[in-house]
Amino acid sequence: MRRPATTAAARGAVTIARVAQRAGVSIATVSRIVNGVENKASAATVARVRRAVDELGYRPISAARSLRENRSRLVALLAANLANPAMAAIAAAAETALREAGLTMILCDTHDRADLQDEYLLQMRAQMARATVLLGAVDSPRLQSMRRDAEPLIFVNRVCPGDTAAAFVGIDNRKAGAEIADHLLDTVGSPLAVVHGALTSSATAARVAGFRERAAARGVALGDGDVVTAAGADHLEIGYAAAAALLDGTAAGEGRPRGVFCSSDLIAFGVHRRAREAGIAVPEEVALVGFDESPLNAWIAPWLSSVEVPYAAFGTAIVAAAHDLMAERQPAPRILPHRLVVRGSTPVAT
Amino acid sequence: MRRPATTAAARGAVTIARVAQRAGVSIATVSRIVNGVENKASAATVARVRRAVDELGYRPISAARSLRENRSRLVALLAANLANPAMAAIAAAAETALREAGLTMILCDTHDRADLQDEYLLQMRAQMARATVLLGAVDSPRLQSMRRDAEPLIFVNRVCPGDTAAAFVGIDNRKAGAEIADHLLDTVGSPLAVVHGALTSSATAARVAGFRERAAARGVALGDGDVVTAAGADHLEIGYAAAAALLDGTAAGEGRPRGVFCSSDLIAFGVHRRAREAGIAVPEEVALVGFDESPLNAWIAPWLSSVEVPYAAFGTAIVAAAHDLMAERQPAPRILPHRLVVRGSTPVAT
DNA sequence: CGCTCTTGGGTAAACGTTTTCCCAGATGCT
DNA sequence: AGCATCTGGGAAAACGTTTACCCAAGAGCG
Repeated sequence: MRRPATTAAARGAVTIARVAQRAGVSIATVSRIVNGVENKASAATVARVRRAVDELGYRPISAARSLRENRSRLVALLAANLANPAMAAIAAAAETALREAGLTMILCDTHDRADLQDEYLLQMRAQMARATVLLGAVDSPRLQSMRRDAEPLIFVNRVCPGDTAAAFVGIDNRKAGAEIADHLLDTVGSPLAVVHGALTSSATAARVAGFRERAAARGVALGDGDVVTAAGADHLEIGYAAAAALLDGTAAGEGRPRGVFCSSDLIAFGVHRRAREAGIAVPEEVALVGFDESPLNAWIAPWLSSVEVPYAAFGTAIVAAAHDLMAERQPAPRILPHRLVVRGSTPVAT
Repeated sequence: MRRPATTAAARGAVTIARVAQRAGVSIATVSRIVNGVENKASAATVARVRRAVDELGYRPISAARSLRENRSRLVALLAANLANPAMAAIAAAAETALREAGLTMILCDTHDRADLQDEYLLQMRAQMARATVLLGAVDSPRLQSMRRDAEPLIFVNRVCPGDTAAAFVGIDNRKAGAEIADHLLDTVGSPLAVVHGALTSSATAARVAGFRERAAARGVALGDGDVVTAAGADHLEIGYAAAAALLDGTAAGEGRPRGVFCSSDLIAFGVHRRAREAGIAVPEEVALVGFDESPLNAWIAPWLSSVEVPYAAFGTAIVAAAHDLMAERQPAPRILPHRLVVRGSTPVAT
């Protein structure tokens, strides 16, 4: 074959050759000007070429560019679960920041599955992605092999399994957990309990660990029966199911927790429903603290305290990490500030 | 220059040439086998090549492929507002369905701005995207020009401004509005009111129109004071602000609506907060109906009825529409079924 | 005036595919 | 046996860029 069924020029697409012809220069000159190479063209030529570019509406075909440069301007975002509003918020922030940096985002949902994550990682290599952002990474064979090959990977929220030197963007989850323990002990006292999601997430594990450590340090040790979870991927369901062990058939004063730390707002919503159905008043009888500070909380969950994570700032942090990686710099971990938002608190119980 | 600073082969990337060499055939044969061309290779050759592909972990570089074929396997999703959970849900569903069809999704947030949408449309042409999905399109110059050029565009939720022949995926919003009117009239009676978002969204406009038409047909005409909105992009704020005109300083029986249709769940959340602050019981004194049936409703908004939209089904519908377009078939509008989810309803007021 | 630098810009190779020809050998038919 | 047809597979062009070279003309300098 000499040419594809329908060539770009035939389809009306503008190529660099057309621009060069119209401006009366070679394609090399057009390319240099479009890419901002200095000192290779007179002011007059630059003006002429720019005019031709504008008139024709020329944009370099990215496939050709990628092929030549051996890397694309694509950045992949592999999210563990897009149904989670917090992840969606990070994805949105990342998209905006990447766009401003001249990069384009590919979005994938790994559903927290190792096989899907590997499939995506493979595909991103074929896309010659500049960097791959793992928003909630799960351990997988290819992940490890890509780390060994020093491929540009950025870990968000969860650290890289078994490799703390990898680029990371997130918050200090352990510290946040400790602060929640302090808050609950200062306001409602003990006993305390925890409802959490899968501990394969390093973020969740660190939150829970920080909480337990601080509580223990203040004399409130949490037994295994006080730290509960449930199977499943849906945090709402997990909260609802796991809360049964904590709330059902208990009465105030005899074992029922005064404060419950939920490792996400969605889990807190599930716990809340269980409490409502059991006739337990929130926050009067049981105080709840969530995580992520969903924008909805102020509107429909005035009983829920939560840790605000600066998701909007994740976008720029991710881009900064990507730049580190692209410049072969050792990327510093980027720990962003969080803040406990207290809502519907009741007087201190002494 | 003879070659880029770092070539793919040098970087360890596997090219078709390496596979061909290992299998002892030409690159043409490898290409044909990888692409499933029949009757051009003996069974033995096919097996040998497949083995080489597996051993080397070969994946065709998509940039090279796109360049040659003059179109990429990328599909762009231009969402009006990713902060909206409903849009995020559609994006997630689209990603899954596209992936299964061998396509990769680029996600962009237009923030409902015409200039950003145009910028993205331009960029997608440079990406040689197979199709561009507009999830909440806004009118813009380039959108019109691309429609004229018969570029593959798919409109989701909102129809194409000024062009009903364009490919569409969504629900029958007018009918849904009518059904909501029926439901409210059947359960709580009149007076009724509406709180809605920007009417530039054809979906919102159709919902409101359907509601008013049906209400009027049943003898309950809504005046302009009964159909309110507020400025801003955040539906929560809109609901809260607009509800003031409806609820503040009114008493039951004298003008205060018995039922309010909110054009989205988020708006309903805002209205609910206003009602709570005004000491009005929901749903006892005022019944609320939202739209989108957020998964959270069952958990934290047991007072809210809502229209369930089959977002998960949007993914496959979008892919089907894309196939129509790619085959140059006239795409049929794909109207998906919706369902009113009734929650916390009170006895009929006669 | 002869020499070296700079400035401005053109030529052409290479990136990794896909696919059109082209061709050698085997097979089928008269 | 002679011819046409089929089968399996290779050579090479083309997709649209970027950029290493090359080169001509002027500038600066002794």
